[in-house]
Amino acid sequence: MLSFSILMIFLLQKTDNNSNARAGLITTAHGEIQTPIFMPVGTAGTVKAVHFQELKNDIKSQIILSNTYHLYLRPGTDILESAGGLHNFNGWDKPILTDSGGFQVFSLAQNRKLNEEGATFRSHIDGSKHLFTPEKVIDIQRSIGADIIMAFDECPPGTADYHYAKQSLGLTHKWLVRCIKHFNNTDPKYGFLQSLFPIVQGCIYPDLRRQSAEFIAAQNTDGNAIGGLAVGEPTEKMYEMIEIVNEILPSDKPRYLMGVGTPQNILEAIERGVDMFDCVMPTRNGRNGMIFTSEGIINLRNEKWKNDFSPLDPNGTSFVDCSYSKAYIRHLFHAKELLAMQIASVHNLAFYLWLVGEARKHIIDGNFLLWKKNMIEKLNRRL
RNA sequence: GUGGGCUUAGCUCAGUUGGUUAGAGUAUCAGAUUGUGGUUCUGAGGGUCGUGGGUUCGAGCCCCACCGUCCACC
Repeated sequence: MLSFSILMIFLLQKTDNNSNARAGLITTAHGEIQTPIFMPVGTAGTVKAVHFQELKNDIKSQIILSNTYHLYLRPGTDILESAGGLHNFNGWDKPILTDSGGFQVFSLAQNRKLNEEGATFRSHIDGSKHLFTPEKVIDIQRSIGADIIMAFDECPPGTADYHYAKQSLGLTHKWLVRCIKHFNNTDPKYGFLQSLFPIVQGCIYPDLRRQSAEFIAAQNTDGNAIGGLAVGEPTEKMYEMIEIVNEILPSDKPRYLMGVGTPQNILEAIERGVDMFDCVMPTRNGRNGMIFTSEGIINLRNEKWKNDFSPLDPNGTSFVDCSYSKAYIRHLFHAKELLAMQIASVHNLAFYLWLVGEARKHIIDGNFLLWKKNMIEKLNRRL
């Protein structure tokens, strides 16, 4: 029998009196996470264009996300197991969360087919055929060895009609039962406990969301996730669904809103009681020249910065913010220099982590709403 | 010097037997991007078709001369 180090707990430190915002603490085998938190996306075991040293010391990332689908296809679970898990493989010694691949099967893979057993699909890399079942996805995530692993779900598009959404939700719930059973019947591979988060679905239909949240809450897992949002539905619908779901999900466990979002989305979701976030936006948009700042959005490719030698972001917390001028980084983007993507990614991630850190402070101080209102106004600006 | 080819958007090039307002890629200028293919998508601006003549109802296209350029030969 293996002995495990630390069981994950969620300690609620403070709730804002005027909203549902909370500040909490998640404990994992690889360290603590102060919430609300943003988790940089490191799909293939790396946060694109960013060194772990920058991620830790400058960005102050407390946890990163990685991906079952991508790591399974490449390098494969045999190599990850030989390495002793993803932490040993890539050298990141803080918490890791892996997404189950449910979303990627729908967003990336070709020729996907769903049935009750699971999802067959073709790799976007080499066209090879694969089958993901709930059991298989748990096995892969045991081999990867993330601290938090996700249930296998179907993520329907935001335009899905009620009939499809209902059927899909039934499948996701059946898959969840199998995920939990297999999770309970298997052991971690590297000597520390993993936690499994189930995922609420139900598209934009309140009764389906309620039904799903109740089903998920009853599983009594270490934490819970909200999926299937920011996939094409109106933003107001997303907020409405978050409110409905969070009334039902247990308040003493972390709530993770998957794949969201813009800085504004994150603040609105924090107000509604969400604790954890991940999104490709700071890194992907950064690689394309868009940076988020406390004064508004900047598109660094724009001609207006050609002769602007002021610092990237004088209010920014990252070392890149005062080390480089807008004009220089604009030049780097137009020259397609790799450093441009590195700088923009570091800046954006540092900004996102700063944002959730400030949110936490203001929740604890009891003035979150006032701060949020002020912040949103600035975030909506385009410089 | 002789012979031949080429000349169309900033760049690389399409352009049918001569027929509405000459296109593409790329670059430029903007916009999008929400559980990541460093991806992709959308829109905009940009051309006296080397110059000057000619033929024709009509020329980027046919004819002549010249400019520039490339190749071969002397």
